[in-house]
Amino acid sequence: MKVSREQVAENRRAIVEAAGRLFRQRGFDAVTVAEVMKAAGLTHGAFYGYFTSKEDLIAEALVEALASTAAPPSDPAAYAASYLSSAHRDDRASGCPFAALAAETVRQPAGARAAMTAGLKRQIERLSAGAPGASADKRRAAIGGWAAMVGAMILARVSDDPALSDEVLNQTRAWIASQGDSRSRRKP
Amino acid sequence: MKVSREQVAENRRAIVEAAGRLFRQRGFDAVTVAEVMKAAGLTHGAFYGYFTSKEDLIAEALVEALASTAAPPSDPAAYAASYLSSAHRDDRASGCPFAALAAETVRQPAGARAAMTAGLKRQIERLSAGAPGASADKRRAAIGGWAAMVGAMILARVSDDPALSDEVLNQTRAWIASQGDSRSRRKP
DNA sequence: TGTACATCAGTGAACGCGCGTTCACTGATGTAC
DNA sequence: TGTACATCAGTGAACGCGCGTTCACTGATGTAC
Repeated sequence: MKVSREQVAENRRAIVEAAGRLFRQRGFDAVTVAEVMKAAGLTHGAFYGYFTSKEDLIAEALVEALASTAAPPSDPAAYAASYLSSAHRDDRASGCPFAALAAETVRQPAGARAAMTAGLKRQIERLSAGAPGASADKRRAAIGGWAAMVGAMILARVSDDPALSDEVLNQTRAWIASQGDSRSRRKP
Repeated sequence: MKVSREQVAENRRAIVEAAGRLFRQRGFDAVTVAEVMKAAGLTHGAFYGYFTSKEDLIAEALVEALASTAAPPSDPAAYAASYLSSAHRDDRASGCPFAALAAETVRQPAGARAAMTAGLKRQIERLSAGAPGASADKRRAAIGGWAAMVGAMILARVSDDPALSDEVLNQTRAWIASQGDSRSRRKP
């Protein structure tokens, strides 16, 4: 049954969005094409009218997920606090694509890695803009702070001990904040 | 063909070791039982004489990989420098199990997550022992620094831009070192 | 120490299942007049 | 504006493949005497 042009556009959007959520939740391999299509309200046969392969969908879903992830606000401390929250830890599906998928994307084809790399550059630039200090200090704080946030989220999620998981988030938040202190204290 | 008891022990060791390397290199899903057995010098049929399932092997390989990973030396700066090296980035197979596998282990059965959690606790305690400052400062520096190292390694590996990849490692190393500075400078 | 045989680790063919992908068919869309 | 028909998005059965797992068989080990 043919479908209107607007419906086609909406279906494509729904497929990419469902894929982005499912991949973040369960990883690229564990999510099937049929599952993604079902979540988008279609059957699996229609998939190849939209994408040439699952690999193609992975790359596109990553681009979309990275683009729609909330941009860091101008206040770095507030960003770290919301990033390193238990709510974010417990919501992989709509959370940070780096924490959920960067480690698996290493072994994905070029398109997916390129999307991650572009997203990483953009994130570092955004964080640099909000960081205190001289230009070189800004970039170092952006990269170091971002690495700590992504690493802490991954470690907090893998821990099956809730107290340790919370501690990883809280201590990393405090550590990043104290780093900000040392930077501003260095200048006067 | 039956085999001597020493050979059985050696075979088991070889299977677990090969699994640890292959899983770190390519992830749990992409490595097949037959591949692991071949790397250990056996055929796939013998596998179920040693383990009850692939899931069982995953848990055991993680325990072994985490135990045999080099303990952090007493000098935290030297440890960060060797951890955040391009040699480590380019050698996933014998590198840090957290950077290679923590993100996927979230979705593995209880045994694998328990192994990761125990390894994480041990690593934090080791790093705390070498960190400067008062007791609470030590633990914060251990957790924050470790999160930054693991996150930086994952981000450096996913980047397909070599310059960005190097920069992530180098800037994170500098950032962790400057954190150490601020701690010791706070005391006098 | 030497021999006979029960044990059991290893082999490789086979099974069952689930996945990515293909395809013949259906019927709503949207264009030509 | 209304009608006829070509287009093409969606359906669901089917295919091929690779994986985890099982199993009947083999032959070296190691124990009992």
